[in-house]
Amino acid sequence: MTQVSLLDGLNPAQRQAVQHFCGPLLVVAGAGSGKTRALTHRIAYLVRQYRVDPAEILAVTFTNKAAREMKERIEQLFAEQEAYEQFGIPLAELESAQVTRLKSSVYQRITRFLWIGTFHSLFSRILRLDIEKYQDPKGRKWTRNFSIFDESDVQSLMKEIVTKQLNLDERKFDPKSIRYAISNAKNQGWTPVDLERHQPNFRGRTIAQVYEIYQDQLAANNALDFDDLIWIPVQLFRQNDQVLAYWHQNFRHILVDEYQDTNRTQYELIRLLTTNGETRKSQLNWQNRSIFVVGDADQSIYRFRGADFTILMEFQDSFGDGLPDDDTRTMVKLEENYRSTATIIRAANTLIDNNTERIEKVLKPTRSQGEPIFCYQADNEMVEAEFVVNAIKRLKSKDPNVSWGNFAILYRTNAQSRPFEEVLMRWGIPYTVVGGQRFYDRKEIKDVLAYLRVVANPADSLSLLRIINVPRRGIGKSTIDKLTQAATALNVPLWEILSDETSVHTLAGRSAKPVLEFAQLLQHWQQQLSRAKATEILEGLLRDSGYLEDLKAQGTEEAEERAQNVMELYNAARQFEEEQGDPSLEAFLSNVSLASDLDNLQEDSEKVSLMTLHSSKGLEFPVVFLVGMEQGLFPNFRALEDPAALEEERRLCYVGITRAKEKLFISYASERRLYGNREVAIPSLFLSELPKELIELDKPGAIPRQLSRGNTPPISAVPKAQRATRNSYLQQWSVGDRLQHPQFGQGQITHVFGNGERVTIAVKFPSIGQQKILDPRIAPIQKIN
DNA sequence: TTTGGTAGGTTTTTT
DNA sequence: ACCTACCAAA
Repeated sequence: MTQVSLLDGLNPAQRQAVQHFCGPLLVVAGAGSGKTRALTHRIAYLVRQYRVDPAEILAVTFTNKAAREMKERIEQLFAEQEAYEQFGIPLAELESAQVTRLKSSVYQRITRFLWIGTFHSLFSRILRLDIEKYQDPKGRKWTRNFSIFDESDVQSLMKEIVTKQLNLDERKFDPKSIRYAISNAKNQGWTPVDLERHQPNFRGRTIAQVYEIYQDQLAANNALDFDDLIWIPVQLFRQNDQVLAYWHQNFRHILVDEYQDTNRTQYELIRLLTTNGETRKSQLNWQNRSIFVVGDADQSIYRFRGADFTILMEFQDSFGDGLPDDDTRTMVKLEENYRSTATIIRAANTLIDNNTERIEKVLKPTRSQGEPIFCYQADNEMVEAEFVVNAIKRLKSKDPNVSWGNFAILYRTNAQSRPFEEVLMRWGIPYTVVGGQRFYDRKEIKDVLAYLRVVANPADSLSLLRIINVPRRGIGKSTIDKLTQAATALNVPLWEILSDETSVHTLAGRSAKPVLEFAQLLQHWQQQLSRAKATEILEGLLRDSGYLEDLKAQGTEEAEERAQNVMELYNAARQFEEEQGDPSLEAFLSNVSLASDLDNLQEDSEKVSLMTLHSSKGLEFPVVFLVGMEQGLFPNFRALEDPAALEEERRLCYVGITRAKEKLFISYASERRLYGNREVAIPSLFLSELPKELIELDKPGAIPRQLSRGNTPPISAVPKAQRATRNSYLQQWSVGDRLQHPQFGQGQITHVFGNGERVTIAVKFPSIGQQKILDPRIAPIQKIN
């Protein structure tokens, strides 16, 4: 009987990637070029052909959803192979009971052991095993039942530190921007000391100080933030050779998807694991070991959270042979696109060609021409929404095979979803909005999770304070204050005070009774922790705390909805228990903290999908509507005078276009509501960068040749003759020059990129404590002598 | 303690 | 236009 090969149906480049065994390999994979196929087939190939132990494979994906899909596809591949081996027929011809049995056997023997997940989920798993071996430079320690603080937890902690503890001026030291600076530091791999060194001024010192106190608070709560899940493993690996050596030995084959969106800290983590900390390239031993990364610099869209696609461009230097493209054996390019029509690919290629910082790569269409791209100019955002929904209805009624799930509406900002939702709702069309307010951000869900977190991690005082009087049990502010003050004075977690009967009696007086009852409730379930399943604990807490009862007693429609959400959380816990082997509360809590809205999206569902361009990465839809294509909205106004940011917006547009398989619609409004006022909108620069002959306009002249004046047009839209008169364009700029900017104040040039016409400069502005990349041709800057 | 009102911020994107 | 957080009044 013939055997299907894991290489069947792959093109030569894909085969090269799949057959790669040891050593480094960079796979430059354009949109829709079958990179997920390359990844999954390679993992299967490693196990089947090269006899690699599945437990020695670490594969990092960008979302939990991608991880889940990858696991499913690998399971499918193994099942297909084994169907031939065992029964001599294709998997599809087996009875469904046999298929189920085969797949579960594959799971038990193979896929169960693969380490596949996001950076955050994989390394939180590793921290649950090893964090007690870690101590930070200031002697802070955590235990394995640590909490993971979400963005709002962190935000309130930050505000507390800035306003209450340090008494800083909130206007000068906005907690949000400080939070951002600290997150950025962790993404760069900076300790507070490093941060101060990079920003040696008052602001830098202050932020470093907040950073230290913030870490104190996290440690006091036995909690970590998102960034710590990556940053702490790096520090642990650096300080403890044995721990590093253990994991280095364990993970002999490392694969990273979406490598263009890794940040410095993530890179360092991968580097440490791959090399065991060896920095001399000549000393690296690649025997039975590989690093395999897949990415596309043109789809790098997460710069704002520290992603740095130069890491991908430097892969050849970091791990590879560094030879030119034609000679290199450590790089392979997947350039054939199997997803979209030739028209869509040509549009995407033309657009992205306007970027300067790229790896040379052209998407080659394999499909036929297809239909032209349709561009619609609407009077305002409501008309735009009506156009989109009409088009969806028309296409659906024309072809009975088309389902609602074939359509996606993609926009730049979450706030843009509303008009589309209104119109879809009016017509009774089923839809899902991805992102926006997360399920787990709802108040009632956070309350219930706080109960669970305190049970798992009594030191989590933030969660404890959240629920101490929810539902109302007569523990007032003054009582809480007294208890907290005692805890602070003794430098112990609030729980230590609460769980000590004598202390409570002394401090709380008349309120002692409800406090003690509350403490007993938690204590009871803490004792069950190791024995009981997450669902049992959840059920018990909901009952004993009276939370659900209280909600139901309110009798309002809103409370009813909240109660339903709580039940939905319970269902999520049950589902988790069934799907994962681990029914423990800690496992469920980790999963919840790292879950995202996207993870629940069903691509084959009968619903129109609405989401941001960022969320759409990695997905594909037969019909895509790219809406709100207006200057200032997309590209976003914050990117208009920063060339590097503008290029990122263009990559985002490229991502959007390449989501479409069959048909692409683009639309914009000539007037749009913004913060409640009507504003006149100008068509996006990106519209003028698309090839005219591929676009069908709903009315002539819908795309103006030149953007109107008033708004600073990006440089490529400015006719050459005009450019010289604009600004200090002819001026020479060099490192060290000082300059003045109306918004950012005085600054000093730290880098000059490019030469001739295409020069950009990096300027450090001490007064805002940030570095900006500017285009001297358009930025309103003045040289200071 | 709870309610209600209003001022102020918000819209870039997210694991 | 909408939401949140904070403050004043009961």
